[in-house]
Amino acid sequence: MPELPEVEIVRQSLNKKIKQKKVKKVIIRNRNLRFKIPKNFKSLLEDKKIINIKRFSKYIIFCLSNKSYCLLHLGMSGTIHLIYNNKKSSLTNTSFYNSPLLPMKHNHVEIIFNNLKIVYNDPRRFGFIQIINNSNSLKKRLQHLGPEPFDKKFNIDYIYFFFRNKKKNIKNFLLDQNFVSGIGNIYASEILFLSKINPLKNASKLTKSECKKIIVNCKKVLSKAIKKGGSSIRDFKNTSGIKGNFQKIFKVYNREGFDCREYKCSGIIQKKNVSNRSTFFCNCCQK
DNA sequence: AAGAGGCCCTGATAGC
DNA sequence: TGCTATCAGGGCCTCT
Repeated sequence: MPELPEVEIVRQSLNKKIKQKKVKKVIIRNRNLRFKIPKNFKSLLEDKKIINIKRFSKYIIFCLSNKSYCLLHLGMSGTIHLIYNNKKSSLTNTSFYNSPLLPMKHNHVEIIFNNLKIVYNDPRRFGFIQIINNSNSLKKRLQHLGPEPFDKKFNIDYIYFFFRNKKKNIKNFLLDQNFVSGIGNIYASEILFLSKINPLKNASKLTKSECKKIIVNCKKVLSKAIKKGGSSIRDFKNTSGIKGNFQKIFKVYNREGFDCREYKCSGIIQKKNVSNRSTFFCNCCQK
């Protein structure tokens, strides 16, 4: 599901709702996420205050009052649900399941505060949640990730150096989190469309002006997607259960067989498997 | 060392 | 209706 924009939407609403709140109780219904949730997870999180909620790439980072961190990744199908306690009953009993917005299945982890709780739901269980002891460990944990597209480190010199002597196509590079972090399969196609670059083009063969277009359009696509509340293809929703709107203005993703939306282009959007991920592009204006 | 491929898992959809 | 096959927005691991 979620790429950088979707994760950012989640972060923003969490920041509004649970910042400075103290974790009252943690309930784990299923430990078997991508990484098994350890036995001591509960005690490491309970009674800690959430000082801040940050994000790097597709990771949400809860900064805790004891200088530790709770790292959350939504994988392909993870969602966070904010559930308010309207009744006088405790949030820890089963009445909250009456909330029409909360799925019945796959609610693996609940983090409970005074008058609301967050529920982590993830059918495919590719996501994870883990406690990181200190800032050094957090740095290590995320050190394999390249700069975000918004980072000034993500510039023409960096790209040139990175592509030098490499054989991968540009689409694969945009998905390579070590090169640039936060872009996923949807936005990679959209970025290449705006840049008028064929996804299969060898990255080391890109011209300087093409590289510049990529830098500009990475920022453009991601920030526009954030403004639109993210993209909802199948199951992305924000913490209130509301869908995003960026999917309505996709230029290529999920548009196989449709006309190219570029002004005066007569091309048809193609779908092609590139490294086992579907890739969409215009056969006419993306050379 | 870089890059390709498999795998983790459930659910929606298409085709028979 | 009910089976099977295929495909999904991610990332880690292994093999060459």
